[in-house]
Amino acid sequence: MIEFHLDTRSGVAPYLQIARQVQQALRMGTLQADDQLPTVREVVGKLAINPNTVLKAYRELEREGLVAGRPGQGTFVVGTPAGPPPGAYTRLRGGLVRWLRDAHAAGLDDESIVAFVTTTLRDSAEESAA
Amino acid sequence: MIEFHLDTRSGVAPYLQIARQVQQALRMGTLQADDQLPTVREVVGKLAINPNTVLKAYRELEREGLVAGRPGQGTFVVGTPAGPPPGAYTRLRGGLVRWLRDAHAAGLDDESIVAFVTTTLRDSAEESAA
DNA sequence: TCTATTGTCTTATAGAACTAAGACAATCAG
DNA sequence: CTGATTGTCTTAGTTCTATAAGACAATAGA
Repeated sequence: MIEFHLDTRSGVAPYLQIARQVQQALRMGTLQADDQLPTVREVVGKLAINPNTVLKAYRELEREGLVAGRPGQGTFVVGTPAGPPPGAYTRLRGGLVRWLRDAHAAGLDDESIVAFVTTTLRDSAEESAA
Repeated sequence: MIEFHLDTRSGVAPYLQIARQVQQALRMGTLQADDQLPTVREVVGKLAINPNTVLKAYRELEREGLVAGRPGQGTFVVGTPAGPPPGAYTRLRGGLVRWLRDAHAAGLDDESIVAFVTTTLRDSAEESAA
């Protein structure tokens, strides 16, 4: 069962964070067809947010055709988004973990790391465009 | 002169994106004391947003003691946030670029990459906590 | 001094997001 | 059938964010 995490400092709407964590779990293969998502009330209990916020996330995912709610049962995974090969992540993870350890050792906190990745991503995109 | 980029799909408020890009440039050493930020009107011209949005970002940075506005001149860097060694980033960049190339080759798009880094960051934090 | 540039401020409007509190219908276990 | 669980829906209100349009004071340069 997937567990959700909210980063209140990120500035991203909670319902978006939940939806994206599901999308990413689908891409990574952590979630597969027929897997069940936590019930709305379970999420509410763990994250201390409003049921409507969870509902909005699940409806968004339903709108994308990724999950389907079954009244009386819960919300289940329907399909997986078109994406990269399922096993790709396990191989990449090792290299990333090693680099993250390096970055931490250099004194970067998590926020700096994500920002650094984002800007480097943009920079290299501009490079290859030039 | 720093250039700002907005990601409308990120769900993060534009004023927060601008403020964070300045903070990160300060951490990386891209911006230093007495450097000038783009004028409010320059940013408005490039990003097609409201002056008040830029103003809000600059006020936030001013509140943090990072920059100061000088009427008639512009907004300038005052101090740098307590952070990691300035040269740390240049060394880390190489390894990151290599890993990003790998990730792209595996079929991951930018959004997946950032999500992957975020979750790996959280996972490894939980690991070391356990 | 005069003018253009710049930061700063005000007021009003609109939209998105989250919360609050409650209700209903479908499903499953007993 | 009955009760508990679950997804779904409604209405209302608050806060945050962004926009719009305009005005003022300080500064630098001609």
